[in-house]
Amino acid sequence: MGRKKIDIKKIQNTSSLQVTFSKRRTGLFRKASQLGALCGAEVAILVFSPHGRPFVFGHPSVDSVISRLAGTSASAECMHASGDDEETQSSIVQSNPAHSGTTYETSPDKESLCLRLRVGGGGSMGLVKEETHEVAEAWSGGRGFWWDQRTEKMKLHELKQFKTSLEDLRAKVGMQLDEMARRKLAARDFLGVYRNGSCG
Amino acid sequence: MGRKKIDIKKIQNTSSLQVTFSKRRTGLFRKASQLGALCGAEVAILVFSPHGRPFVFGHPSVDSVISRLAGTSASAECMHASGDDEETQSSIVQSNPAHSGTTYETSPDKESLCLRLRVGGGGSMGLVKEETHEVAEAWSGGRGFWWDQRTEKMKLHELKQFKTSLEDLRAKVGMQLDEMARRKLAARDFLGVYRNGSCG
DNA sequence: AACTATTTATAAG
DNA sequence: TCTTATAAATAGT
Repeated sequence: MGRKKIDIKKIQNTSSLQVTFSKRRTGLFRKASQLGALCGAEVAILVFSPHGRPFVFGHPSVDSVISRLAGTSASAECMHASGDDEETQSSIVQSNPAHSGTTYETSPDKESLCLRLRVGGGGSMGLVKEETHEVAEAWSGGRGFWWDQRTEKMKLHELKQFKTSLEDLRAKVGMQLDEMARRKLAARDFLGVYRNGSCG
Repeated sequence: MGRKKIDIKKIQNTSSLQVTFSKRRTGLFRKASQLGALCGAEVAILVFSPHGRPFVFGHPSVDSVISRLAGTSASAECMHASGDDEETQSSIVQSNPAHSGTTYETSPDKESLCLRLRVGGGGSMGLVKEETHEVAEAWSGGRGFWWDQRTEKMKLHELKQFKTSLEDLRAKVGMQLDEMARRKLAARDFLGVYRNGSCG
């Protein structure tokens, strides 16, 4: 989008790379902000500049979004970046759509789940309106599992098979749980980030 | 950017909200991908749709970026989203980029720092060339239930949640089965096959 | 899911 | 940084 079309490959010229990074990072954050405002979505973006300098964006906050994701055992629809973009080597992995955690609006261990960002500067600078996400509970509202819809359509024998699988699985999970408890692997969970939180 | 200018506030119309979310999320990911390719930056994006469905983007991967950020003692330049964007209430917190080293050094538990996304990849779909997402091959192209293989790697709280979920689901399936059995019996089971709707 | 009229983003300067 | 010509994104259809 400029005087000339460019192809999406690593910019060699150092100074223009810096300029481009800066502009595009800004643009990215702006887009994210709009997505949040327009759709009530929650968004977190983490970026490392080519020089390794970290930038983050969060709506309503990076912590909250990460925590929320952490509390989600569901798979996310995931897009892995490949080398370039334009030609879209990028893969879009459609995963098993979220099984809505019946709960976990608030993570079980909010403290420890928080990604501890040192957002240096005194808190004063930012307005950080920290809007309450009205959006948030739609999800916990319990639409249930992604497969809920599917079970309705299952034939009897499919259902039975499914049920058997569930029971087996549950048993397996139960045993694993026991095992873990026994070995005290309990220590960290999912996101397992920094031990003491006080994020915020 | 369209037929009309819109102001950046929550879209009310449900269907257009969905469409917009979808388009803009795609756009956002595309931008992120370009930023990565163009500048060699590392980027991770986490999004929750208004409905609470998680989407993630990572270059080279969500895990790696989060881990890196976690290991960074440096403050990130942080942007918290405010309500809207356009008028930019958005605050940009310039933090002290200074000391980039010691504090959060290497995480206490590097393993657990990783956000373990269960990216049940559709296997074939993605090229995912940057890194091997160990997780990705779950859900094996469709046959067999995606979750069968995955539980070994789950963390404790995840497992617990999963177990709960399974129990809920099983209950539901059980009820469905009952219901079906009842109907079948009543209808004299025109396929005559499945007899035992024992849903205990 | 396609199509455009417009608005935005941004590559060069 | 600021400006501007142009490429991209996208709102409404």
